[in-house]
Amino acid sequence: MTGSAVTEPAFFVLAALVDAPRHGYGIVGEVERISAGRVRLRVGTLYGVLDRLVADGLVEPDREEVAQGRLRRYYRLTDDGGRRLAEDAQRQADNARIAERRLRGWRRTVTP
Amino acid sequence: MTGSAVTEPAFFVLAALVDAPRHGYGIVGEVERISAGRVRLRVGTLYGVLDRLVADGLVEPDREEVAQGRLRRYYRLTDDGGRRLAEDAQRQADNARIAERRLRGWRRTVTP
DNA sequence: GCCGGATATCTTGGCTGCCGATATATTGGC
DNA sequence: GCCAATATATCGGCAGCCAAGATATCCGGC
Repeated sequence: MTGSAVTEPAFFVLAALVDAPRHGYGIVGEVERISAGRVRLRVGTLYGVLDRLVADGLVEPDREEVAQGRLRRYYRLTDDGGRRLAEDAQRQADNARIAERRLRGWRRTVTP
Repeated sequence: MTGSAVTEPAFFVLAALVDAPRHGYGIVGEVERISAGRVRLRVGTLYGVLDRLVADGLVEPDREEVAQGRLRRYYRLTDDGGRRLAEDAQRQADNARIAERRLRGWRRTVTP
């Protein structure tokens, strides 16, 4: 548990970059795909998240290319980024397990 | 999936109130206990979180009592609060599962 | 008798971070 | 010609976390 927790948008950016480098707009689509439409990254969020992840060494610039006359700036996951994602997945799994166990047999308690 | 996601401190406040009403300071201790020391609620965080949860109807004031000359203000989980906690546990479990599946067989991809 | 630590409440100010809005530019369909 | 989709980026408002400090009581040690 070396680093602090990553926010949910950042978590999904890391997850989107696991299998291949992607450019900003491609990340947005991949996040929506892997979350089954539940998480929609906003563009106003994306670039701030990317800058922070690069500054933290969790993601790094990959390459730039021009496709259909549009610039694409690709990013790739670093080793640290992969480790951080794994740590954070573990953290969230732990949180879920804690809440689920407590909720088992839950009934409302009201002081009379 | 009716409501929006709850933050991690708020998530643990809800989890701490599942089995019994608790007062602020007691919540801090219970959160640290159930998270095995991983999550330490700061007092500066706690009261803002409680106010928001009450405003959202996820938690409500229970009773006040004086123990050893110190005022204790108790809070209890509402039905909505219990449901929200369950939803959020599910959300985090989903997130963890998504990341874990993608990380299985992970290898670093670097564009040459 | 006094002092410090634990218990208990709450406020304030700063910083981080999300997101709606906006700007700019190109391609392709109608 | 116009609008939607693709693609980048910035800005300002607002939410929320947390360190710090204020206030007060009880208890144990000296």
